Amino acid sequence: MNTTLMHPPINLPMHPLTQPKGCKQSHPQQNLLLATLSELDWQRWRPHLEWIDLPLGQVLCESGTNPSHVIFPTTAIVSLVYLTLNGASAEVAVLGNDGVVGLSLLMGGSSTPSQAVVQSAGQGYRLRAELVKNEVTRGGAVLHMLLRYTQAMIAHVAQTAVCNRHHSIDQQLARRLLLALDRLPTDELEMTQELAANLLGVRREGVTAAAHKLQRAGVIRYNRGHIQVLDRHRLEQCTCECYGVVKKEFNRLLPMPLPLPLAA
Amino acid sequence: MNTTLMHPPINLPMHPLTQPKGCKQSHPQQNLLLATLSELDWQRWRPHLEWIDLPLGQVLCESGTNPSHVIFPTTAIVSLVYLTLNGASAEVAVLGNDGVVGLSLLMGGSSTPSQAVVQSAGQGYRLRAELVKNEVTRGGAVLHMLLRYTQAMIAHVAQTAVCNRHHSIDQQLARRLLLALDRLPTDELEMTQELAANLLGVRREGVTAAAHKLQRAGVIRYNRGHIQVLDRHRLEQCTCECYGVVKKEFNRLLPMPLPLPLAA
DNA sequence: CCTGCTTGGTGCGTCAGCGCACAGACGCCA
DNA sequence: TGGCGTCTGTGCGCTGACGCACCAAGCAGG
Repeated sequence: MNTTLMHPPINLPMHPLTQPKGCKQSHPQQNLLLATLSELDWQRWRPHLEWIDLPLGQVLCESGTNPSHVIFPTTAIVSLVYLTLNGASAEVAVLGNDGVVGLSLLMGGSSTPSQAVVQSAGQGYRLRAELVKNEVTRGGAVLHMLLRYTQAMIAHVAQTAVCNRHHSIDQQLARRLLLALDRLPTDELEMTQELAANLLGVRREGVTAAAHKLQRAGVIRYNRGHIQVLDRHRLEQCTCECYGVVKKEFNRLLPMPLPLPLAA
Repeated sequence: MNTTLMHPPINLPMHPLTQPKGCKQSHPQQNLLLATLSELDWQRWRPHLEWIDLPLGQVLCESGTNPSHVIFPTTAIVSLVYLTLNGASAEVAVLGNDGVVGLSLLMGGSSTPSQAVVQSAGQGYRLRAELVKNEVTRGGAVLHMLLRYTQAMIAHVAQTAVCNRHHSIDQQLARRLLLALDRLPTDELEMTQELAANLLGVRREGVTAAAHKLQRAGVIRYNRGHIQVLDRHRLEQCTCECYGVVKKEFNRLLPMPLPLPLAA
């Protein structure tokens, strides 16, 4: 069980910090939280942000250990996963360029019982733990932004709990696809049915059946780990309200900063 | 469905503020969060804390509305509940004298999609919203305490999500009983099977069956909404790891303040 | 005492999801 | 071009939970 959840468990690599073009003088709209920083805060943070690669399967934060950095993904997608004693797993939240990995640092509790795993390769910025902690004691706009994000996160996790209780695999798969889609620039994503099953905490065959329905309905097309969403609108009709509730909550708490260059 | 979840939906009553004995000059050990306050912080808060009754079924915080206060329960138990479109419900967290209702105020997001309902009548302190918000900008020890609590809360909600996915009604009922028990001074609690079913988000008959097993095993005795736990140790063996994981996380993040007068 | 409400017990049939086993299908690489 | 590993399809039987219907036991109030 749960064999494909974490691919090669590489540890945090000290990548050469390739500065992305946008990082030199402008706001990194690539991450929506960073994009909400005021010019002042941004200037303060900029020298400390490291641009890193987030390869598929990398474990950013092992359950029970102290992460040394927080990470603001830009193009990567990260899952927060809980493992059970008998080897089963369940994803409790998904985040991408609208979030940050390592909230526990902000909270002061260091470790968490969850595991953060990269589910879609990409890049992001990282920031040393101490700097984030300082930000908390400053008590300024950055703290408030992070707190609002935290609240959105709580809503996300709570809605996942409800969804796990009440909704069908079909609905949950649709929801999970949308969550990924919202954090990617394209309408295509890489995810085997087995991986989806581990994230949803259900059988692979269950996902096969659900995916088959979506494909026959012309909503998606998939092929050996590659999924293309053909009709996003209908995909939204296939899912439960959980998707919309969480999305609305994120928009409410973290309104988009002005015109945003990335497709939303 | 879900008819017994909220009893008479009374709105926040302006109770005469009966000061409890302990509130005059000593720390209110009745709420563990308040008990962690330094003497200085406590003196600052004391004049603003109102002692209120929390009757069974009271809705402290309606989904989507702005609560005017945060509430630190002492003897009451409060559920955070999500409702679904088709009328089903699911409890995502339980809190009592180890917690606070209205974290969303702290977070700055005002409303939340959840509903806070009193599940076991009792008392608590309440504090006006503005005062809590000020506390955030102060950035002191109080903020740090509330943040650590927030992290524990996230772990609790996340574990509920996992539990909803993977564990049986039997295990979940046992877990729910323990969560209540930990927040009560006695080994008895008032909860009909129908209410338990609504909280767990399952059928009443399912709870009947699970409760029956526990009773036959001599772990509990119940009678028309009254449950007595006879063998707490065995009850813990009947539940899943979720109970222990969350409890450990709470203890880690919010260590007990010195010798505590209430039985833990 | 009788009535009526709440709470809990039980017995169906149904169904979603599980566990297992195995077969086809695609793609990569030698 | 053939082979092998990964990914997907499918067919069982099984079980936990659901939905419904109805009954029985306790308790409250007139």
